[in-house]
Amino acid sequence: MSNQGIEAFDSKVCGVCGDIALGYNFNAVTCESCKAFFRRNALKVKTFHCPFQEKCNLTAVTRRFCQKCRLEKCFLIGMKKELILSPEEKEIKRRKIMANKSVESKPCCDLIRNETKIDSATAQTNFNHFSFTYSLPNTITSIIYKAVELEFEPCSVTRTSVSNELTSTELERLDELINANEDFFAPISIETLLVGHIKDIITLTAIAVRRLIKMSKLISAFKNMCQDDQMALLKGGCTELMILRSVMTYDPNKNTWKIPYSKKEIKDLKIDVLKEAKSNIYDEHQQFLRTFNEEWRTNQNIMLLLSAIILFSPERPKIIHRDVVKLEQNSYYYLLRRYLESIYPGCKARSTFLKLIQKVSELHQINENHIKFFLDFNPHDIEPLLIEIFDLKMH
Amino acid sequence: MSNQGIEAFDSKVCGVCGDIALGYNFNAVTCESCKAFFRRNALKVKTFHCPFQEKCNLTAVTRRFCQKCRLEKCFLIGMKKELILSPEEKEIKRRKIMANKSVESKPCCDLIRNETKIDSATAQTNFNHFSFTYSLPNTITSIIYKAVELEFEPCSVTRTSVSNELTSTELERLDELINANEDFFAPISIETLLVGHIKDIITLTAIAVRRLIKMSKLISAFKNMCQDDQMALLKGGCTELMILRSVMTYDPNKNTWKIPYSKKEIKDLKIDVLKEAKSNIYDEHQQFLRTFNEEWRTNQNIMLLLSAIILFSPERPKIIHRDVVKLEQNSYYYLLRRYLESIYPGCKARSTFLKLIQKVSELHQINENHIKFFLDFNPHDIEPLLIEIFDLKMH
DNA sequence: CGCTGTTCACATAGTTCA
DNA sequence: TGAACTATGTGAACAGCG
Ligand SMILES: [Zn+2]
Ligand SMILES: [Zn+2]
Ligand SMILES: [Zn+2]
Ligand SMILES: [Zn+2]
Repeated sequence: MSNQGIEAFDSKVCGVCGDIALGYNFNAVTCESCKAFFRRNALKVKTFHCPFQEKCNLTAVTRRFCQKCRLEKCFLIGMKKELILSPEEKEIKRRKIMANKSVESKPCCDLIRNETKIDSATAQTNFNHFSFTYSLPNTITSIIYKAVELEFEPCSVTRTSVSNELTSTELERLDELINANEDFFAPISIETLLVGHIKDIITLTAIAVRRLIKMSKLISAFKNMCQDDQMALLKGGCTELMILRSVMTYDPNKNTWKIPYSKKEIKDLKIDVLKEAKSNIYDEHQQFLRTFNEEWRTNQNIMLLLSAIILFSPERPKIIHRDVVKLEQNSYYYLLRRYLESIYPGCKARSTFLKLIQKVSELHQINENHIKFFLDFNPHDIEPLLIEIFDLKMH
Repeated sequence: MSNQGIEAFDSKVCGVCGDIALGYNFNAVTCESCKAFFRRNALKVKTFHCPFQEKCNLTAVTRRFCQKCRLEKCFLIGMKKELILSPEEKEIKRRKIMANKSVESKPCCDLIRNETKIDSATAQTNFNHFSFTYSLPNTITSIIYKAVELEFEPCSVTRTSVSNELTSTELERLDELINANEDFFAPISIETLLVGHIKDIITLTAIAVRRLIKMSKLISAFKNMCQDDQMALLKGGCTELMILRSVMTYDPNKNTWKIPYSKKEIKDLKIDVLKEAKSNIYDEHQQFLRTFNEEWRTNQNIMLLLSAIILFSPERPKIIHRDVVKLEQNSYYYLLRRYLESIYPGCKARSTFLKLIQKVSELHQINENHIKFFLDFNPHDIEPLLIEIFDLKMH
């Protein structure tokens, strides 16, 4: 690809695949190939299938391997198929061009040109009388234009005050998350004792999972789902949600997690405990933590929206109403985008949104390995709840 | 052919002053100067006065003598001030350009580029497992994005969804539709005679269109729109509305439409008559009919709400107050969602909502790609009817 | 032969300056 | 005011790949 331009342009990167972008295409910054791809496929009725798990990471190299995920990402970053010209519009455009062409080929007839000269001559006669008629709106057209203007005025006034503030509907939705989250970070001391060992992870996970379920049930979109789907979402999303949570309490200086041990005391849990695991999850996890921008980590709203996005992942196994889950997830993606626009200037909002999407994608990747983490333990050491959630009963 | 040449030449002449034109500007073929003139003056509130009799002959020479007549003519030949970028839009555009400029000068931060490189490496590992997960249909995916927008876009009614029961205001709105619809399915025998031929479609369409217009005028939201928009909505929507209507009377067993011929007698019209049409409109239409779930087809409330949604389509050509139309449409979308929630459990309501939106979209596609093209059903055909109903005097 | 990605043509916005 | 200009974002078309 034309990737050699190492002097990467922050705002000139394709939102889909990361290749070099020239500008906006169908309402999002994309490379030329993704533009063509979108034009060719966005309107197709045929459904693509992902050869993997519907979470392909898209790059200039990998983009062509999975049409499903590519198209999905196109929509996710805001490409709009309405901006693709319909056959009808194309036809109109084609005719216009043809008309132009045929004109240029014929250096012909100044018939009309002559006419205009005549017009200008007759017009001169108009100048003979110089009366000042008051311009009453007597033609139908002027009545219409006036009516239009009158009706448009108040409309456009309210329109111009388009700020990026969240609307009440949007705020409501965000507040719901904040409320649901309220006692997620309550002290845990009563419930348990940490020993600075990898088993702490299991202990903490158990607590967190319990709180997570409680929290989910406070989200109306979740509560309205059928029982089967609720269970499937929790099972499928648990690990990822835990990892995301761990980002929130991560202390990059000490390389520890801050655990609210009691009301006063905050205890540090070294993330080194992950090294004890047999599978190699330490590096991956730490990489994820370290690359998680401080600015995002510490913004509760962002983290909550990400949590919701991850909770409502339609690609989890055994989901029945995938369309509904995806709808909810997209609502939260939309909210995230809107929230970012409300706190950052347009340009930064957009790039942050793209980076956060990227983070969600990375999280999906990590999940694969982490899920095996618990398999290394003796089932007797693990609470029944975790066994149920993580489907560990196979041993 | 030579005719075209002249027409083509015509198209290179400014519609306002007859000067040489380069192409379309603000929706009409004009010269550069009229383009600039329009941009500068079309949005001004101040009214110009004609120094003559408001019938100035505009030429390349005289055009600058009378702003009043020049602007008038601009509108007359179809120039649209909506196409002038608002200050806000200009600002956005300016920013985009600035961003581009600054990017080219600064060979900065290859942060994202680096990340994507890592990604492409990890993505490779994905190829190890090759499972085939179930994918959502392509069509639904893009519908979901639309649904999200619908959820957060403003609408003309207040959204207070405490319970799933419809509020009294919502019920009122629905009742209005039911009342307006009342005599849509009245017998038609007095008016005409069916011959079992494709001409029947045309006959029936004429009757239906007339009723449709009557019905529309009973909807207060419609009545309150300006007359231009009323006409534009009907012109643009009647085909789709007719097709939707045909769904209501479709009999899937006999593959016929039930036509209320007289009070007692219901006559079947085989939909095979469509085969006589030029193109694959038969297949398209039948496909649409067959995939229209029985449960929705037979629910009058759903069908009426869909009708309203289709009627208030802001993307019709020549709409002036698109915002207003959109607002009304959103309200009906919202009402549909609320209605579904009142009759179905959460998951099913949401899912049905999506599928209905999809139907609306399909209908639009059928109209765009097939009817307009192949059947040559020119919306102008209903012009006489519209004029009759609106009692417009055209001169 | 269908999908991909590059390169090009074109229409039509705004901008600038005499 | 208007001629000359730039910028943006559409589609078309072609060449290469599998
Ligand atoms: Zn791309
Ligand atoms: Zn994929
Ligand atoms: Zn002109
Ligand atoms: Zn005049």
